[in-house]
Amino acid sequence: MATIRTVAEHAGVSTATVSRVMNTPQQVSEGTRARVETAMRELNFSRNSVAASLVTRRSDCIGLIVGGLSGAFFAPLVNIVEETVSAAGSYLIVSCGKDTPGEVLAALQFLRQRQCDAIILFPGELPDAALTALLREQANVVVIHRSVVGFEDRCVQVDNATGARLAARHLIDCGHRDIGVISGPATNPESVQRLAAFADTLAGAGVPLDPALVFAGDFRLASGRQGMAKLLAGGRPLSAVFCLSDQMAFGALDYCRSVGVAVPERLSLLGFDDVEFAELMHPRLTTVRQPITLLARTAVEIALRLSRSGAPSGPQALLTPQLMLRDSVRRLA
Amino acid sequence: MATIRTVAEHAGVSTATVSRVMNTPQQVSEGTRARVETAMRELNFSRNSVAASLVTRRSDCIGLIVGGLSGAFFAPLVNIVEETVSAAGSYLIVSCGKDTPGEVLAALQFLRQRQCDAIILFPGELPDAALTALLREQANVVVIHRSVVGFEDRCVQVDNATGARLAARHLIDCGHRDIGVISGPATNPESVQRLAAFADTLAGAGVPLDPALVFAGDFRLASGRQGMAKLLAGGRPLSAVFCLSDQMAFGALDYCRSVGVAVPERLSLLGFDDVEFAELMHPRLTTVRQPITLLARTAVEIALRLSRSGAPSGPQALLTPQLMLRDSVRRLA
DNA sequence: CTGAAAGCGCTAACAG
DNA sequence: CTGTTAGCGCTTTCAG
Repeated sequence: MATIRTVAEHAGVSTATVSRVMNTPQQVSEGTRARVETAMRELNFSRNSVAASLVTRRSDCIGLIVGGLSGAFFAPLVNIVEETVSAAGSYLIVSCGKDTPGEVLAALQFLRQRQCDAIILFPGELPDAALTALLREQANVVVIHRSVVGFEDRCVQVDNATGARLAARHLIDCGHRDIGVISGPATNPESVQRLAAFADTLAGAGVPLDPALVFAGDFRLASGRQGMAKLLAGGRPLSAVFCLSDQMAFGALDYCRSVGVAVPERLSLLGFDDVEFAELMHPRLTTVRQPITLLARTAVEIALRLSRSGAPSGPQALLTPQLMLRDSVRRLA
Repeated sequence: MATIRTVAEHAGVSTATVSRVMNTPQQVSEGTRARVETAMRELNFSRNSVAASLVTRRSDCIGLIVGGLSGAFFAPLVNIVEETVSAAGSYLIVSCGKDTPGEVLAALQFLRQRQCDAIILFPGELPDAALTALLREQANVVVIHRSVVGFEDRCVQVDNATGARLAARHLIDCGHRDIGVISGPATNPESVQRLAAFADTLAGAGVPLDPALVFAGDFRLASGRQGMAKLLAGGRPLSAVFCLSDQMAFGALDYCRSVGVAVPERLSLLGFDDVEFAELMHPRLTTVRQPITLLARTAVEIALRLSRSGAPSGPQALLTPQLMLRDSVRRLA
């Protein structure tokens, strides 16, 4: 394998010059540069970025840690992050499938050890306390989809409470009174926020949420099926179900279909996320849209800024969700 | 930032010993090891893997290059690859969104420069010639979803021809004669293989494929919509359409719904991939299943073997697809 | 079992 | 514009 030394000898220059040709070509005379470039080509030289990183302490890499990619939510997120990062001339290293706190921490360490310039973290179930500690000791981490007190300038989040309120109000407005929820895990702050705001709004409208009609899922498809089965089996009156992720709404819908419960005629369904497939379902899923693109872009911008100047400096990012009215919620007579 | 030198001084040992504690703890006496570990903890030491990679020329990283993650096909692939890699104690670096040959090549270079132990490549539109050259000069690359002559031991592929034949035969068996296709790009070898085998089988059954009923999409949702619009607008009799990806089938289905063409009553639809959502659609999509899990696992195994011993040595992997009979194809009277 | 010493391939002052 | 010279932080013989 050719190194810059071989190239330097071949071109009759010093290694410093070869390095300059790669990093600051303006500082090298045209003739020398040409000679060096020829030598590189002839020797089939490929720079060793690892060695470069060792001295510069930069890697031009942004790390991204996310949970299971299986759902329809993460894939576009990763995609947009990648696009944004590479438009800025950096590269993205993604660690996916990191769901448990242990895995997240391990991934974090891995990326740090690899000298990632900044890390974007989707914290999953990682408790707020751990997150706070982390943000305090590592300046180049930005958190996506959660807000940590005291570190708001390094967090990008969708306003979960507003989203949930939108959902609650819509169901109320449509005349629903017997309302169930398929939530996320009780340990998940997103889920907790949404559920609280949803219950609040309902209570405010004089329709307190029956705890027996709340099923804790895990945001994934299968738990939507389970949740719906449970709610339906409960025997209580039920005219609408709010699912805290589209993925679970799909599962719920599928279960309804399998047991012959017509949506929205007999049961209304409301999702959260607005993933691509929401619009392709039949009926098209009414859902609370998270601005995923904006979320991803903002996170990358903060990360990039962090990696360059060390300061986040962005405006505090609390993005506003939006209710997408489609066909899965029925207005009661 | 603490380095092994700081740790060594703190623990009163040499740097070599600190290194041994991390890499070959059996070679260090228990007492020394304990002292070193304490020092590490006290100094909040975090090893610099970049420096280690520089000397070992290994990184414990497997690279993965895939195209747009937007579809439902790549996400699970990436997920399974990640699981398999991390079960083997290595890490995964994914470069996604690499669609054009230029991007793929750049990603390849990036990963190589970062000393990835092996690279799994989804070649997308990269022509066979470029791929052959690549495999020849880089011993640690494995190709997923394509077979390159002379390098079969480093390729994992689904048998496209068999899959397409299954599809063709099923449509014929169901009495279809007016058959259209929404294919991938003409430059995409997967697409070409499937299309050829499909047309062959049809011709063999006395139902030659009308070239006017073939629309070249790009495997993505939107092109499925476009393709269906085009085919329907053509005015020729049409009772079934074979889509070379589920994603395009979803687009086609959505278009049909938007213009009131009932599937499968008036038009049958057949997909390729069997992504998770195929079963959630209404009607549930009949499709040719690619064994994605097996595909991913096999690729990782070869990659791992390559990175350890340098030899692929696996059996040649040509995986068999399977027809999933569901509700989107109708048997004609 | 432990230490000394020689790099891995590259960059970054500092001179010239 | 170009070369010299120190390392970056870690691993790895080779002795002891």
